[in-house]
Amino acid sequence: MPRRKTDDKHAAILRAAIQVIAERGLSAAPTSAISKAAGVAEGTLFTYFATKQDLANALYIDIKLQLAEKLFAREPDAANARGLMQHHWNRFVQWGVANPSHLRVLDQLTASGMISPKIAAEGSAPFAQLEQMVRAAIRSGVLRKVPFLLLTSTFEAMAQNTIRQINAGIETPGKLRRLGFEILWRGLAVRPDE
Amino acid sequence: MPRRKTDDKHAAILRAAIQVIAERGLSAAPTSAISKAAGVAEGTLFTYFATKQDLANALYIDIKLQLAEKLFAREPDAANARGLMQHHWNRFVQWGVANPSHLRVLDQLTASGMISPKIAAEGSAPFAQLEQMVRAAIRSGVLRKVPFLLLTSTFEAMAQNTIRQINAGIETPGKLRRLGFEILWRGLAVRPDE
Amino acid sequence: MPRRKTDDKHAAILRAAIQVIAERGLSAAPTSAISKAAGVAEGTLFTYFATKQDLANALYIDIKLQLAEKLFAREPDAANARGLMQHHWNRFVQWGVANPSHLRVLDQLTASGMISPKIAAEGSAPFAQLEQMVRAAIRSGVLRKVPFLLLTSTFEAMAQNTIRQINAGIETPGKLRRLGFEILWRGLAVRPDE
Amino acid sequence: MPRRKTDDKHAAILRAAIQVIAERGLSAAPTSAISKAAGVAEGTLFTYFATKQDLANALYIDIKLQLAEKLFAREPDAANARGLMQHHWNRFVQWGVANPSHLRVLDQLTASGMISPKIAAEGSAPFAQLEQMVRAAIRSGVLRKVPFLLLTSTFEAMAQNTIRQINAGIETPGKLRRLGFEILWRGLAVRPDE
DNA sequence: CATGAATGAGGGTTCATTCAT
DNA sequence: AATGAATGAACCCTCATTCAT
Repeated sequence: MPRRKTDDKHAAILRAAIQVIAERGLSAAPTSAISKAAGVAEGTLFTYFATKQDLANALYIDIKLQLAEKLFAREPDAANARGLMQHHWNRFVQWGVANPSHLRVLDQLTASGMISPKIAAEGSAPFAQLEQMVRAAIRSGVLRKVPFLLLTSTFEAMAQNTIRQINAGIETPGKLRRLGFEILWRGLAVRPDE
Repeated sequence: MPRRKTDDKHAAILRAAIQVIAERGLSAAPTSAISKAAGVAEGTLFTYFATKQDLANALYIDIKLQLAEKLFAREPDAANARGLMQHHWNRFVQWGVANPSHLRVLDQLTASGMISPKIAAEGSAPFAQLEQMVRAAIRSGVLRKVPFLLLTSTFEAMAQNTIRQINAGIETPGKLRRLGFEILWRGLAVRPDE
Repeated sequence: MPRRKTDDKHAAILRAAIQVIAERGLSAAPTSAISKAAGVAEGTLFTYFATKQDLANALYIDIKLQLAEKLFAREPDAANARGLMQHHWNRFVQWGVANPSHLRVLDQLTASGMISPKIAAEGSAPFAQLEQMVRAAIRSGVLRKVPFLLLTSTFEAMAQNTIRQINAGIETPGKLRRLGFEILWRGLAVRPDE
Repeated sequence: MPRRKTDDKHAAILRAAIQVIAERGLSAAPTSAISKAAGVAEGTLFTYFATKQDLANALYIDIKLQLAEKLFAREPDAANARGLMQHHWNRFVQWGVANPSHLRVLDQLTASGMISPKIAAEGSAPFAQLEQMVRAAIRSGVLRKVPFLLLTSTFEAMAQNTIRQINAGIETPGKLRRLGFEILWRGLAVRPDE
């Protein structure tokens, strides 16, 4: 599908939405403010997103995609499970620290109840390869036999928490990132010390 | 002597607020709906809470207090650190599972940006004794030497995640609760297996 | 009619009303603010004045009465018409300058449309002796033969304007008061220079 | 090209505001009633006037401008100071009698305290040429040497009073208009009879 | 398609008045 | 009589959405 010239506006609106929502909160982010920040007329927003809901959903997917892109941008050096996991952990945390707005908006959207389960599932799709990796690690006995969803959600919850602590500035980013992963790995690996 | 302000109505409004906000989301929860659910006139809400913000803040404190009460209701049997921590972990998770609305509202409030740091701090106060316990465990070498705030926030993040997974119904509540704690403890304890 | 103890509150409310209305404007002066300023409970106000309207009317009458009292407090020295008129002019202007709140409230009440013609008439009653004086002066050929109401309203309009100019501080109070009267007298007297 | 803001609607809202405020009083004139009277949706009023205050200010300026227009519409026949002054007096009074609503609204606005000094000054600007005329007459010795502001405010106060008396119907409009001016001229002129 | 004025339902809050105590 | 909590109608203003240009 070829990109049209107007995809510029589509993207501009999404970008503006992130900025405005991060600054003011989802419910205090009128579509008028978003369109203005995007350099677009108020009505134009609605030719790209029929509804504020639709915009919210698109934004959710968009941010998740951006995260996935960063996560899988480079091939990891390491071949063993721990190295792989740490690689993605680092990417995740680095992305979150570099894009606090995105994470904040993701929080807002998740908490808002505007994101339907269907959209939420769609947002998880790009992480399929990460899931494969985890499943393989469980099968091969490197990770503990824990319900799959508990495991992945723990990864995400701890990564997000680590990012929050880094942004709160309680310690060096690098140290927190390393410590966070250590906690996670010790919690999940069968033989953490190997 | 006039009609006196009753704890009755104060509590009824808070209860109604939790219900309505949990159902519809904070920003989609008009004060009119809250007062109606509380069985109170629209204006009455504002004799108890001058502002929707004030209501939000009060709600935040209230829920935190309820949680703290459950957490510290009974003296834990165990004397060792692991037992103590598990005791409180269990209480936390049980409370979250029993009161999904409360947790959802807490999320909403936290994400909304309506909660000032001052109120947030006030909401943490009742957990002081938990903090003491954690600090002692670190000092005595039972828990790993990890920045205090990273540790406590990890506890909270993992507990909340565990509650979410239980509510999603992916596994038996008891099993998830036990597994969740195991992951946490392995991650944080110096010698997890003892 | 003997004054009751409760007349204290009646008067306190009127006094408070003047203060609050002068400060904030009639429509921005809630009865709650007035009762508070009067040191009285909100409901109490309504045992003395059944309605905000009633309070407004009572206030109108009250201020007019206060003005009349000042106007006729002392017997004028002068015996001729000019001296008499000037005496009352001076009293009027001095009262207005000393009580800017009262005049401002009178303006507000008059402009508000809350004052019925009946009440307005009642407010004019205390000035009957002034009217007699004016009628006599017309009959005796000292004042020009001008419709009575035009004459008295001119007196009032010019006095109020003079007060306003004094309060605006464009010139010495004494000078403005004298000049104002001179303009009035020259305008109304048959032989101004005698 | 979108719908453009029309002078049409702008004017319609101002006209409606005058009508509604004159009838019910400023504070009892809801914006909803004004927009309805203007044949416009409630929200539309706020695309033309961001605030009720702004509407009030605009209304003040608008009425003052209308008055100024009438005042200076035709060149006066007379060349001498008295003729000039009488010409403008007549115009003022005629306008006031023909537009009782406008005057009433002006009163309301002035008394309301919503009109900032800045706006008040702006409303006086169109009368600059009248001021020039008065200053010239003072310099040339036709009008008495009286503080300028006292003089102009007296003109206005007496004109408004005359209008009120005419509207009260105590005498023929023409007669009151002539008498009013006579009183004013005698009061202000150095040699009234020439 | 793009624009931004127009729309009107809805929201938080105020306030005169009532009424239980 | 005094109190002040309770009431609910109104009010000003916002904002997602529509539509004429």
